[in-house]
Amino acid sequence: MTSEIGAVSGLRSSQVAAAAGVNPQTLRYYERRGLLAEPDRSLGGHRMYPPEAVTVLRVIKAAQRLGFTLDEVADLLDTGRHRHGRRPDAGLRTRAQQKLAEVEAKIADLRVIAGTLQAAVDAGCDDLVTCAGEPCCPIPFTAITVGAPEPTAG
Amino acid sequence: MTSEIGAVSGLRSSQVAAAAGVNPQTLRYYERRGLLAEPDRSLGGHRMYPPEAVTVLRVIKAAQRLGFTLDEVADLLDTGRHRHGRRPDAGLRTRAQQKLAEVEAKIADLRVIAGTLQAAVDAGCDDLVTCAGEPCCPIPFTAITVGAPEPTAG
DNA sequence: TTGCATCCGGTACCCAGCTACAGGTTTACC
DNA sequence: GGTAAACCTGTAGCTGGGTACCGGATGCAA
Repeated sequence: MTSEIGAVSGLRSSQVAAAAGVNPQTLRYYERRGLLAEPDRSLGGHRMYPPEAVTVLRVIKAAQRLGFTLDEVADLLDTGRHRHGRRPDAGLRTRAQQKLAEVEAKIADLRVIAGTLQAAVDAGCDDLVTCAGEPCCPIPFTAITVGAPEPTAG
Repeated sequence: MTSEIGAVSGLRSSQVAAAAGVNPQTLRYYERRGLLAEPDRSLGGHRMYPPEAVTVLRVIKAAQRLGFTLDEVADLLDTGRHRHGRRPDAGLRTRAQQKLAEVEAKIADLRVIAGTLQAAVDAGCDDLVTCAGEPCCPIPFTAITVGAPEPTAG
């Protein structure tokens, strides 16, 4: 009996995945991670998605592209869903400002790295161990405690 | 009998690790990865490092800081060790130039991201899903196929 | 010679973000 | 009704760079 077509039907997972440009498995993964609401099921247990699911997926991908982790995206989506009683620092605006600061810090760090690489190229360094023994090499070998490079947007 | 102190002894792993600012376990890990030569052993099988091991560790950390992966660092160290019969594109100079291009590409990508975040902040966006429905939002929701962000340096 | 810190090898686990596989249903179309 | 594709759940694997734990052996000083 499929007389309730209009009520039960919707997009199948592969359709949603294709429309959003992701792997079908990713849908289940996002569902587990709390990013994608659990959709209705067909009588046989297959997921039937509303068209909005495609939008949500695109939103997730866009936010990821901006450097937000999946946990952060989940938080942003959550905050958007029940906006009443929200903390003032949970909105996209504030989060985007924080993320912007992170990204700019990352850019600054990479600029230092690019500068060092350029200096090494200019100095004609061609061997790391040799360079480490010569004080003229611009590469900083002195116990740097590898500080900054926590992946920010990547 | 410890009369052969000068011949057998050397730095113990924890000493080398402390001197280079890394975890002692990391030494074994680097040895497995081919970054650190297998040191001599004491009669009981404990690793006894020459002082140069500290230099090598510092070199590894410096190269990592410049964005090279451990595989790339291993390659650079290898090339440095047997310089005869080397390919012309394997030296530090060439690799540094390539890495510099990668880092600059990453910086360019992050600048695009920073620009988008700034635009979103300026536009006063405060909810992702709402924004996705409004054409005035500067966030690119249209199926971006998340291209660039492969971790380059960090 | 006792006692404790350190080291040994091997293995398992961590982070993030997926992706794949196995073995069994369900759906869709002819 | 038959068949093939898509789906289901659960679990395991991948990348990169380590870190942690285990039971047992060693090193070193008192």
